[in-house]
Amino acid sequence: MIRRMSLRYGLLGLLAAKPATGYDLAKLYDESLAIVWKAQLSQIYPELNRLLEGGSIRVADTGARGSKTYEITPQGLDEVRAWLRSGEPERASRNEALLRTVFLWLLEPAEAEAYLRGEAAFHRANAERYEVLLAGEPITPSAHLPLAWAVRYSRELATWCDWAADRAAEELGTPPAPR
Amino acid sequence: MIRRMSLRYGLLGLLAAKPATGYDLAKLYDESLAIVWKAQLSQIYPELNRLLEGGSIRVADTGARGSKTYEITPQGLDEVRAWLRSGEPERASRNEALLRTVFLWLLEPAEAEAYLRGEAAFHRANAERYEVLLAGEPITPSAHLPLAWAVRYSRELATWCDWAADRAAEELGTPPAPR
DNA sequence: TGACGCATGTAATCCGTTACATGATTAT
DNA sequence: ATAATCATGTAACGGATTACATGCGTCA
Repeated sequence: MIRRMSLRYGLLGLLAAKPATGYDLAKLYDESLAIVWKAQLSQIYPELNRLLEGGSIRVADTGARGSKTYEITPQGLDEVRAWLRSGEPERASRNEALLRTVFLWLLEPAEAEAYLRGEAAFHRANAERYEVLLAGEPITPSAHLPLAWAVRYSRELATWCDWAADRAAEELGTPPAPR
Repeated sequence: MIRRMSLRYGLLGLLAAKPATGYDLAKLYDESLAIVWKAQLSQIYPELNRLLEGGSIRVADTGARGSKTYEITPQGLDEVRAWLRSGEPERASRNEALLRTVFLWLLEPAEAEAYLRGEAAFHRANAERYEVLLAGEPITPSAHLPLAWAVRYSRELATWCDWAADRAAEELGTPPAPR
């Protein structure tokens, strides 16, 4: 029964493309997968051990500094595929930065505007980062798809932030103090 | 010290605009806030009780069926503002549906395409839903900002899904079976 | 009178984050 | 030498989901 466990299937999916160590996987998550999912090393290691115990992955090689290179097993591959085919995915994206914008009317207009300009700058920088990744080697044969989205998303979001910043400066009055 | 607790501040922020019951707040989350954050009733009720004990909100009114209408206190208002001003927000958005696209090469091209067409349809329907909300009463004076984003985001995402579906049908070959 | 929507909660579990803890190898 | 990077983990906690549990009010 597939619950959620996107980390589990993400790791398995990455290993389906190429054997890697836990540390490698963490870098992949941090660099290329951050737009869609993020993961800490401290979450990755225990999960890899669980996958190992369950027979979804195996140790392909051991190297310096006690490193272990994992590879996916046929069973593990079946599991990722089952996950990919398992009905409706969760589409909801939690985003604290955007949640804050719902309540920006509680700040001074200048503050609200500054917040949104900051967000615009962040996403513009992000767009460039993703463009570089898109130009490089994809981490899986289909990884360019979400990366293309990431570029588009970041650019659009930056544009929207600037638009919202303009609105914030104009529309939002000084917040009323209830009571 | 503000940790994360976006639910807490989200509830507080909503109450800053208008008194509401837990049930009302859940509906607001479900209808208008779902793009940026989602919350279950079972999470909302305990949180409201914690806010009440801490003096961030108070019971303004009690009604039929044991309903309690909460309103924000001056202290609670200070707390939302402090949250809004508290440094860098978390921008990472976890999205299982997009995560899956990284691994779509593991499916048959036709399956991958079908998945992406389904996502396109979902987001197109969502865009329309958000347009309706945008045309109606905003739940806070700045709630139209993220709603405008939601419309834009959903449309863009739907377009990207169709683009990706075209690519999936063309580019992705039959997946190799490792081992 | 029965279905639906309003209304509130608890318990168990799962998933993810933060802090802690350790040590080897490589580049400067 | 020493800093950065590679490399692996554990423990405690916090936040979110799912399942469970209950009951009133209103409308057809």
